[in-house]
Amino acid sequence: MAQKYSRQRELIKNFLCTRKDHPTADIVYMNVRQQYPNISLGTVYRNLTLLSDTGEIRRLRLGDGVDHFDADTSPHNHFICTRCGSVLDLEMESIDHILEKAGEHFDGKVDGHVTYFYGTCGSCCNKLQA
Amino acid sequence: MAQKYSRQRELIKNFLCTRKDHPTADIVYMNVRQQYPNISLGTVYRNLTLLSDTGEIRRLRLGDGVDHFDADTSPHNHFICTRCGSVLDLEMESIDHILEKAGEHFDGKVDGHVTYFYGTCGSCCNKLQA
DNA sequence: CTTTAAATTAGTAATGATTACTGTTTTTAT
DNA sequence: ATAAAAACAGTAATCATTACTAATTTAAAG
Repeated sequence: MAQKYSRQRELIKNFLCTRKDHPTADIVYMNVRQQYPNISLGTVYRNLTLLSDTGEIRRLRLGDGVDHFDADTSPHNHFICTRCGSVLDLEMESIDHILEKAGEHFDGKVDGHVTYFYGTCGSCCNKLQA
Repeated sequence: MAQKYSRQRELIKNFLCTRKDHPTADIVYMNVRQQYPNISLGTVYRNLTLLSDTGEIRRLRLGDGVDHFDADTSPHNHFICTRCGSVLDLEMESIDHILEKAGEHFDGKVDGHVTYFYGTCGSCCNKLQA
């Protein structure tokens, strides 16, 4: 058999499921360490990669130089606040029709796309008005 | 006056204008060094950042862990081949209407989006058939 | 044409996220 | 219970990028 049980992996996955803010490996490390104090950072990285590879979680590369992770693997888009850096889920209709547009004048096969939106989040908008 | 002339910056910009393949800082460094042998890598990075900041070039963060640079600052989208890693321009109609979709159910201000497409490029498609 | 302050440079050191390595421990099939 | 495969903790290595520093270059002003 390929994959064996590990308490560390279970805790990592569980922690990620409790969070909707797409934490980084370091955030995961700091939090899981409170339940399992001598887990190592390498173990966190290895398991996040492993869980991504099996499709149990999603790895988000948002261009900020740090990988974020999301336990919600359903198709959805993300928003990054340029003021506070927070990453939010976007409830919106599918934009997968852009795949066809991309393929129209292209000499190759378009399999998918990565899209993220940026701007000012609701919380930061409120702070600006106050 | 803020910015002064520099031969190094001119060469970096000129090199980038000759290329349509969105090179990385390292590629720029290796090439410009042939015209200006003792330019330093730090100078290349600093000037690429400077040119990006002034809007003369575009910095592309494609999630492959390395920044790519593009002298074509007109609005257009990119395609990354998952086989050979090459980055190509996509001739396609604007997809900026997705901004409105993103904003519809969102409690904040959506300013823009980053989108890139991936799949198999024409060249790799041909190699697969042969 | 000099002076001079600001900008830029080359070269190198530091940073920070991530991956690789190694000897030990845990899991699980037999 | 045994043993092979998987996973681990801890640490070292990697790699892109940024920061630092003393020296050089640019360009405005005298």
